[in-house]
Amino acid sequence: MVKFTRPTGTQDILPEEQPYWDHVLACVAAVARDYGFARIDIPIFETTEVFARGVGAGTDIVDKEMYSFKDKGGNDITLRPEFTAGVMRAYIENGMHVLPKPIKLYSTGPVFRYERPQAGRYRQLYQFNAEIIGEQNPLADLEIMLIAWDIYAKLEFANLSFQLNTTGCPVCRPGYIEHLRAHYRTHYSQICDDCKLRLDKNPLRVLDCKREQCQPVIAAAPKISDYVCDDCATHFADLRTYLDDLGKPYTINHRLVRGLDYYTKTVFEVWAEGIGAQSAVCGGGRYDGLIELLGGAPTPGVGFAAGIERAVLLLKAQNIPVPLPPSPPVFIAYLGDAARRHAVRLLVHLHQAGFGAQIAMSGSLKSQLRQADKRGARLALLIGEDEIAQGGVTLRDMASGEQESVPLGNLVDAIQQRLV
RNA sequence: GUGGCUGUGGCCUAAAUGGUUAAGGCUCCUGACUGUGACUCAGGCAACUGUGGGUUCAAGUCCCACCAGUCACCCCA
Repeated sequence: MVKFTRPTGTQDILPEEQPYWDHVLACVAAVARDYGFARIDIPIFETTEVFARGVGAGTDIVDKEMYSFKDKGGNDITLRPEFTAGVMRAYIENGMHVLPKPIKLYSTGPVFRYERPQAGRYRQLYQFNAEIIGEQNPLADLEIMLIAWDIYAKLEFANLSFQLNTTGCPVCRPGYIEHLRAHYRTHYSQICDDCKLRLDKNPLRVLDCKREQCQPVIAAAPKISDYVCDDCATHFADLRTYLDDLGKPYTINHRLVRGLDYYTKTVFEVWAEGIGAQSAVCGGGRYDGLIELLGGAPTPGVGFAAGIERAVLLLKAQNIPVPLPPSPPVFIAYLGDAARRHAVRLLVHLHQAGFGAQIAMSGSLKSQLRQADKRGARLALLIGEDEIAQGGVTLRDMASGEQESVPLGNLVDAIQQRLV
């Protein structure tokens, strides 16, 4: 027999892991609700072109990390590598521009990227994502940053910090890139081979090269914030003023750039300690050109995405307790075939009365009670010949071991009392 | 895609310089005078030692390849 294994970079989220996931998703939903974000769910796959145009040809995600294929109808399909492009497609397609602006949306679910897996990084990964569409005021940037922050605060993460930068816009970015290239050309012999390629393909990325030899060149490189146009500079200044007013700590990181083409003006990350090489737990920014690029009316937008695996990893690393789901409090055990039939009727009866209840499937009374214990039942109901003859059940308190006979008519009340 | 490290039952771990039927713990199941859990005790299920080659009289132990995991790079959440 062949042994089947999960594909590389995927994971089974086992029952014992679920409380962590539930906790993260519950916090996301709660904070999103408090900020007035409505949930939107979009397909897990889209026409490839949505991502090719939206995320941008030339980005690593599009060029080498997408799960793309032709379906049986010959359509070019891609498993979503991120949320934003698909959400904007949905915004346009469903005429959501008629909704009162700004439009605030959030999503959670799996996305897919063909990468080499490592800690907190998978090929099928889960993200939560929030977007504000139709507002160019930096207040929208602020609110996106705040909702991201508050989710992690609600999760009780320690050592959080904002990293902030501006990447300019189509008006001013090309000019900056020329200055950057000019700087690098004068130091061409000092930089690594990767950066030589990046300079050509995705020049902003040279700024976050981690190689030792490139650090002096990066340190001396022109800063984009010195080259942005008045519009971008004002936007950036206003955002910083908001953050200052709130006393929110942030670090201007001139080397912070994003790997996706659609970002304009604001880019930010939330950092946290404790998950190895990936210090960023969340990243996002403004994408004022994206909706137009995808065929909609020119509309500004700003958003962020965060990996749930990393959040779960951090919950564990910081030993943060998560709520455990309660197990059904009642367990029904029985002795003999006749009693089994009574037990089944009782099970249905208790479910209808709104109690969580489980029934033994087989085994001696001894092993049935063992099951009750293992499953965390607080009360066991015992049914045998004696109970049938008396028209009742024996109710056993698992913690104290006390037992009493209860007539069927009083059972619901008796259970109710015991569970208070 | 690149490099380092690792790979023994579901989980954790043991098998001296290569040498008899791969050992123990946890979990799970069963039982301890037969209608009763948790503790204890006894027993049981379960591994062709990641896969495939090679060296050797003999390999879980050595060599090679592949696969997987992990750490870092790349990239990103």
